[in-house]
Amino acid sequence: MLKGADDSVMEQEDSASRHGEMTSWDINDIKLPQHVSQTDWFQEWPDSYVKHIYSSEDKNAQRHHSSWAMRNTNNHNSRILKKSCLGVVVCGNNCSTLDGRKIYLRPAICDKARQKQQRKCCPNCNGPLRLLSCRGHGGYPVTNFWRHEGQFIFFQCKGAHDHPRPETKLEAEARRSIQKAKTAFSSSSLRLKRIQEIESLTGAVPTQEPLPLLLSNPDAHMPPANFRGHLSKSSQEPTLSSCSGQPPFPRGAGEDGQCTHLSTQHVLPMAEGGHDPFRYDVGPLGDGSCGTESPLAYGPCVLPSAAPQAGPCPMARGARPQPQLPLPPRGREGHRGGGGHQVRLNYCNNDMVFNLYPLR
DNA sequence: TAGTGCGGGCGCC
DNA sequence: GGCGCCCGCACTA
Repeated sequence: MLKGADDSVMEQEDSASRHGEMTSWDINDIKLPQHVSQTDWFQEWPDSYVKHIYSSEDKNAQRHHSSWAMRNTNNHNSRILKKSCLGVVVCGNNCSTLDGRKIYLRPAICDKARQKQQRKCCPNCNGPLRLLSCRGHGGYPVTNFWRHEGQFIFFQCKGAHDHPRPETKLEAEARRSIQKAKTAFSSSSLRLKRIQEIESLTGAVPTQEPLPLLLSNPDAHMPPANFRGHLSKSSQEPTLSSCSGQPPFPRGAGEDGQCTHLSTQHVLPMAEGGHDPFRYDVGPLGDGSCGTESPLAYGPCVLPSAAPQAGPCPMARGARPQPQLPLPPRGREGHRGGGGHQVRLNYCNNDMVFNLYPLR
């Protein structure tokens, strides 16, 4: 995570003092380190009690980004921005896809949007969704702190996430876009069917209800070709699920995202039976979403294998030119990943961006 | 419509 | 006082 132009000798000489300068501070300190020889690469999935010092030029740091679903928390300190983790949205049926992947959706940050989200159904089995609250900080959500000081942005994480990683923001946006497109397609199909029925009964074509443009432009309601090309399964059909104790629902009834399961509940992660909250390697979204499933249910990144650290990180782009191959070890804390993972992350990033930008 | 940041206010310890 | 949390508001994309 460290970056800089220091040579190895300098690094050895400075390592002790640098370690001190990088870790001996607390976000609440009156005075933070003024002389930072090296800043950190932006960390997409900060976890545990880590600290980072980013450059004030880092766009991701400027925006206080995180792939965890973090909401703003008022700490009554305008100098320190505090955010708390919202956890992850899981399927109430604890459903799995055919290849054993779990549903880990990204909680909406906005309260109203989150309430609305919880009334919706599992994109995989149409079952109810449950918000798995984060309790990784003494029973409270993990908190992230951001503080801008001069040319540096100090970041501190307090608590270790005790739940799977949700899909990234970009993945969530992509999934919503595709869901929206699919809904539009379905409604258009219903309208066309109605029109055809009326026509067959009356012999007349209703003029008050013109055919939507979507019908004349098949691509308008379909994901971009390159998007589809990266998905092994059709985006027009839901992925077969293997819900525990409940067969997969047909998607027709819940097409608009609403379902009959309104009793969305908060559950403690450790009380969640049936799946390991730390199964990052199997989570369709928490694992970096490098699956091959329907984009309705999962993120669009399709790398065959993703390390836990390797979530699609659009944020990592743009902040500064990033080395591709090989990537030097960046992790001072060394949490969950190293350079190799970062390499795949970058490939994933590129893939994500190429796949997702056409949606916008 | 949703994400983000800010700030008031409340309750708990 | 510190902390967590809720709420509303404004701004932005």
